[in-house]
Amino acid sequence: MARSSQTQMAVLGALSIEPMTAYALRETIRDVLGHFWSESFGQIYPTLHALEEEGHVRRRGGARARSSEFVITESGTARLIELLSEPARKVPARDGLMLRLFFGRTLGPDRCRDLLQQARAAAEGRLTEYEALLARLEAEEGDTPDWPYIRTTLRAGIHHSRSTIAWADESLAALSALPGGSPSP
Amino acid sequence: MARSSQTQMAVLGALSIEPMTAYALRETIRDVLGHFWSESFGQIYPTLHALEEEGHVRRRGGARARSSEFVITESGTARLIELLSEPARKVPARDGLMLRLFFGRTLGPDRCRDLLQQARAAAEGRLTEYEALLARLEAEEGDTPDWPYIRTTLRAGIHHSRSTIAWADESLAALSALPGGSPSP
DNA sequence: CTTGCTTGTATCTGTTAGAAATATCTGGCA
DNA sequence: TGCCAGATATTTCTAACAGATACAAGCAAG
Repeated sequence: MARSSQTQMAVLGALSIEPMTAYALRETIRDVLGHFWSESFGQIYPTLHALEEEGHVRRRGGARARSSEFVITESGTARLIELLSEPARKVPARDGLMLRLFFGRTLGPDRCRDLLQQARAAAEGRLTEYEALLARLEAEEGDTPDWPYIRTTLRAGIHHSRSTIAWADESLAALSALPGGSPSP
Repeated sequence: MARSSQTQMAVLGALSIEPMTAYALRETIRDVLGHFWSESFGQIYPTLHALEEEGHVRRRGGARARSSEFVITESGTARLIELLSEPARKVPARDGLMLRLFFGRTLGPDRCRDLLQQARAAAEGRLTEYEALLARLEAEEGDTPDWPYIRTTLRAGIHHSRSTIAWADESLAALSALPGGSPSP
């Protein structure tokens, strides 16, 4: 049982915030959880149907025709807690940047420096984004019971971005000692 | 074309270090690239056959019966450079820890603190491992042309572990203010 | 000589990402 | 009114993938 329990967890979690349509679900997951979670949207509808059959969500006519909102049921909440309680399944690591750097001699120092620059810029972008979001949400939601937890996930993003920037700077400095040029034979 | 180019990249990369059997390939990928890359081993044989057909690797009789070593060819090296040069395909984020913390109110403060403790311990473990590895390899390979690049990937692991530890400590402190107990209704 | 471990090769099953295909709805405007 | 653009909503498909497993030697130790 518990087919694609990962998707179920995200779907039930999102519905625990508020009832919504499948479409809104997909937007919410992308926009709200997007920094640390991605969902295969092609799985959302099947998962929703499965959850409905198991009685974990209830469908109710939505505002518009052909749209139905999904509401989490009591058993759905129980299921969510159950899912959240099981140990996090570790996602297989596949860091393309690290792989490229590892074979950096083949790729050449110049390209490696480019990659590091890009990674640094991306981390910088994320950092300002997280900091802005943190400030905005602190003001808007600072006194809701969810806030301390949401804040924790944002702080993780901030810490990681900063460490990526520091690492990129350090590595750029280290690699600047190397002669530039094309891949060595 | 370019079926399973991610796997091809890792396979060709490993073979660029030295020729080896499919079995050794699988061990090497797990042991050497394991910190930032994982390969679906069921893909290695098909990928190897595809690469052989395309002329990117050459098979030659290995040390023992029923074993064949694979050697990367010139076109294989070119293909590797081509693959390394294309932009890193980003792996979909699926951080189970963050998802659980985000819905921390549902899970309850106690469990969240547990999760943070576990994450901290895991990061601590990785940190000492990386530091030991760095010291060992620095001594063994410190003067090979690959070392600066390999070192860079190890330093990334060290930076990230440290930032995870700092974040966990900060978050633990922040959540300690919250009342313990079971999930709120 | 047999038991169990390592090396080595190969395949199978179910899951998933990501995109594309397909409707349907809403409001604006001619 | 009829038509269009763009947002909303639902479904389906395919290649890639993870992870397990099956199988066959060889090899070491008891």
